Amino acid sequence: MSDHPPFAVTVDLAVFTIRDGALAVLLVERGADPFAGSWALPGGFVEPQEDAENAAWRELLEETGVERFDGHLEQLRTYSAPDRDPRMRVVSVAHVAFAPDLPEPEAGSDAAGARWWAVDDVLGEGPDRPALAFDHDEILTDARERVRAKLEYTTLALDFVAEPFTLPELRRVYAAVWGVAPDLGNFRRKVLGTDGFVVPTDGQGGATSAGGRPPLLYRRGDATVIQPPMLRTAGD
Amino acid sequence: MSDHPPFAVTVDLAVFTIRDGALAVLLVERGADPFAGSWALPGGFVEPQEDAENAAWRELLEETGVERFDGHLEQLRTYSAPDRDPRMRVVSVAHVAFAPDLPEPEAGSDAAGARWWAVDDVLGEGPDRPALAFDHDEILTDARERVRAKLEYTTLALDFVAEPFTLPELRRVYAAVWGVAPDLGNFRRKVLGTDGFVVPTDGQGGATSAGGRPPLLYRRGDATVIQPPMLRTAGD
DNA sequence: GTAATAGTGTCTTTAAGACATTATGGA
DNA sequence: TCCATAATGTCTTAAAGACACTATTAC
Repeated sequence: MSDHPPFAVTVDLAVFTIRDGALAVLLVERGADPFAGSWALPGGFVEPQEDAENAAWRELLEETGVERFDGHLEQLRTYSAPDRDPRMRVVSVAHVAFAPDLPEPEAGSDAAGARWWAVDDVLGEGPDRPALAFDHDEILTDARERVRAKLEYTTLALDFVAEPFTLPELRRVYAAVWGVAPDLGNFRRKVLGTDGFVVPTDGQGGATSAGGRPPLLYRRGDATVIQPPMLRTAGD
Repeated sequence: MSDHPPFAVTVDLAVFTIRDGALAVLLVERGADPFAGSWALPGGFVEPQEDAENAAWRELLEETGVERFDGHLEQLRTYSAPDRDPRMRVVSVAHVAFAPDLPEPEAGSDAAGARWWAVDDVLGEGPDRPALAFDHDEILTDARERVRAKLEYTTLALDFVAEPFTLPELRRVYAAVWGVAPDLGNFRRKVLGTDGFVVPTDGQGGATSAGGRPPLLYRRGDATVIQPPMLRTAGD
């Protein structure tokens, strides 16, 4: 067996939620070089006795104060370009996480700041677009595509809403992630017709604050996949 | 920023092809400890100046004599359990590759042997089942699921056949990977009806060696995705 | 009442499932 | 001729697309 050059191994996280009707991602402002002052995905070095997923949960807490939450965290992919970190050879195992309405983050030890950004503002062409550190632009692009795709064939949208929730709320998750709302009637038919997607509760939803019929409340069902998938086509 | 404990980073490969009508994977027999004598996925350490994908291609050549081929290679996921290698802390970036009818492999420097195995014999419960080294059982299970899933919504099956090919050949790819052949008529309707999946050629196919109408020949089209997907349901 | 939002119903179109039937070769 | 395999056609059913319509609240 050949020799084995030493690497540093890190995790990076794209943590998503829905804020103001748009898909939002948690970014930290780097306090130290390289890329001091730039915004970056939260992350850090994997410790000797933990695997990548546990490192991701730990770094999320340390860097942003976000506790382990109800939502879902999964591995995205690993980024290993030799020059992706100017200091040394670093391989990063990127993760994605999804959660409803997390508390405002607080900057951790290594970060000058931490806050939610609308993903379209980060990846778009606007003047406020922050320059992301390292290859985090690529990671975030891949992460967004993962979320968009998984809404189609899994019940992942449930991880973006707090229980109990209404179907209009759930539909707004799809609208935010896909950029277009699925047709109202077809959406309801699909969600209610997919066994185990949602289960009805007795109560009626909170006032809509703008008039209109109050929506019914639901909780998540056991299903994790949607078969056949809900396709990303269009609506209103 | 905290300190950064040193890791070794490796790649492992699940290289698939179709042999004798079954999905087959390339394994090497380990010549050195740990797990000397066990079978394992080919792989090895990533070098300082290469990324994981290039390391995968290089290790494939070094360990099995398989040259860079026409097929497709992509990252699967990263395995990082702290105790997955008894020698030291090793993080492995696993990959999957697909190819038509590769030459018989030859053992490389670190391997006592290399050959194709039917995946069902490796992951099944038979008496000839080899004990795989490290966590390669888990990796191979994940890799097989990736292949099965990607046949549904991509034109990946094309990477398992050499051009020109016949539709019965292509159908046998699905049969081998899924364990059940899709219905003949419906399969043809789907393949020929999906724009850019295959393009007809003028010629007729090689003799089937058992009598019967000779099949027509096709080449791959430009399409990479199948929309809507071809579902894994059943046939004969 | 009107505006706003939630919920239901229905017609059309697409595409898959499940076959039956025809075509073309070899022994 | 018969057998084997390839290719095509047809009927039924599932499910999505595109709407129109009704229900319930605030004002």
